[in-house]
Amino acid sequence: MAKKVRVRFAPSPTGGLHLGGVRTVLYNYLFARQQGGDFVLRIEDTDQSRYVPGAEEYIYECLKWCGLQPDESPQAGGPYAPYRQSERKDLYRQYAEFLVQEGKAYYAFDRPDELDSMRERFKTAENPSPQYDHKVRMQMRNSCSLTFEETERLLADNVPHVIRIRMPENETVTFTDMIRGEVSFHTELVDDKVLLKADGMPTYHLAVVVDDYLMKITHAFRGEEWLPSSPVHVLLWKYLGWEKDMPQWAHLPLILKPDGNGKLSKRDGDRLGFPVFAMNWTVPGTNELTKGFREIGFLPEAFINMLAMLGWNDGTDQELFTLDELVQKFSMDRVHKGGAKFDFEKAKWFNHEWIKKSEVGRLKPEVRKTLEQQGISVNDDVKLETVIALVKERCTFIADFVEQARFFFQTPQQWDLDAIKPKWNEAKQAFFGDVINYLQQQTNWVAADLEHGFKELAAAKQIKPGEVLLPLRIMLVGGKFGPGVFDIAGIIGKEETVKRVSNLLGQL
RNA sequence: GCCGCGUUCGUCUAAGGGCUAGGACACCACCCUUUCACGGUGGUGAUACGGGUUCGAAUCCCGUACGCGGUACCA
Repeated sequence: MAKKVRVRFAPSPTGGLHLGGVRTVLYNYLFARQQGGDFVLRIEDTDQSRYVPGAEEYIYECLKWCGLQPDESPQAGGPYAPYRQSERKDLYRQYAEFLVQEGKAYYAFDRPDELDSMRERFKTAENPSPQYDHKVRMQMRNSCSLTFEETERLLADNVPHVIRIRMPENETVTFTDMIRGEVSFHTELVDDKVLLKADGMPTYHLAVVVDDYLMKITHAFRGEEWLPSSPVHVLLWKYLGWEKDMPQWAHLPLILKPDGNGKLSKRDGDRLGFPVFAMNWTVPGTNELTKGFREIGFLPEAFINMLAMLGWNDGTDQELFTLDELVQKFSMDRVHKGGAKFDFEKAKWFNHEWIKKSEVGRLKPEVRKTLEQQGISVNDDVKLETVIALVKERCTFIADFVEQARFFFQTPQQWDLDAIKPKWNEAKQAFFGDVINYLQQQTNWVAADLEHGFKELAAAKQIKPGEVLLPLRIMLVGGKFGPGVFDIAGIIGKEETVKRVSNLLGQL
């Protein structure tokens, strides 16, 4: 029987959740759901100096908003708890010690300043960043260069030390990446990575292997930036004796900045005027706020859809997918190898499409909330629904409903008079006087009838409808936008329509 | 520097030996609309370069260039 699929998203809680992070979550989630597997959230907080309060809660909130909730997590618990690496601290040391006994790792007592001076000493034009590897190993203070007795004494004296992997000098590590196929590395070019830090915490390298093993992870997806350290991980799986349980790796392509090249960063978003984080993120302490997709009015459906298409497609021309469709159709072998530049214009298009295709009921709570935040009170539920249905196709963001729907609920306070004043005359003034009379006589307030009557009246006065339609719009709406004027009149009602017309007529 | 990974319209991408290299975003034009959108039609626009293999190459192989990633007691 095949092993049950288990995947994990393993962020370190140091700040806002980046687009690329959400995409990694998404691919994990899609794969797990499709395979009937489990999706685990594991918090990789092994660097205590980078602890940021609130960052972990923020991640849960993001996943919740996106609808990508984990089956197991620090919050939800699960059979492999705890899911926070800081709470698993005591677990890791034994594995590192085991590797030392096996001769696959060693103690290193070098102080930070000694490491610096080593790097300084070996630095040349051809080798600008010397590594701690087999070439310098014997010149450093570690259990390879020191005698057994010396090492024992240092350990007994509690001299701060780390445990480093001892990279072999002449091997080739090869594995099959689900996206890239076979990749290989020469071990003599990889450094002796620290496995266990002086504070007793594991580094990512040790923790990811131990926890993936203990948590029975079958497929490990992560960003491409991890590819260069993958030989360390593969070797660790082997040295720990777990080779047959090693997950299948998939290194996802990066999301790049729209201009120039390089990984998309928060800075690029600030610079170019779009969000990079899923939700608003406030840096504790400085209170510096970074805008999120949620807050600028993205629908999670659109956000997810857009992210899914950044590096994957189903081979057809289809671009709009629901989460369920993605679960069905997603496949790792259709994931791109190359990085994708993020295009905010295209992201906006996805959101616009989703607003258009969403049911009124889906939009209603969010639209109501946004309108009310702007001081527009919405008491008539049916009217709100009618309005949403009428204007949603002209909204790219939820916030656009403010402009597009405001005049249905509030009398305009400002009018684009420049649009009508230059061509205004006595005849039009008189005509609108007649319009008011006409409107007041109506007992059956229906848009189509109003339009018909209005045009007949204009014809009777020898006025072309085009001459007076725009003025009417300005009177009702305030500006040159919105749905058909008579639809608007139909919705706001007789009293309000008459009021708006006569109100502005007095100002012309 | 070294190692690894990449490279099709400006952007996201399709086409995994046979095509006038397809779609979408953006842009432009026209139509619809006597507003703004939506919608419709059309247009500009790409296989990084050089060698092979082949009857035939965007597709396979080898170089070159360029880009990115990594080279931390960060993840």
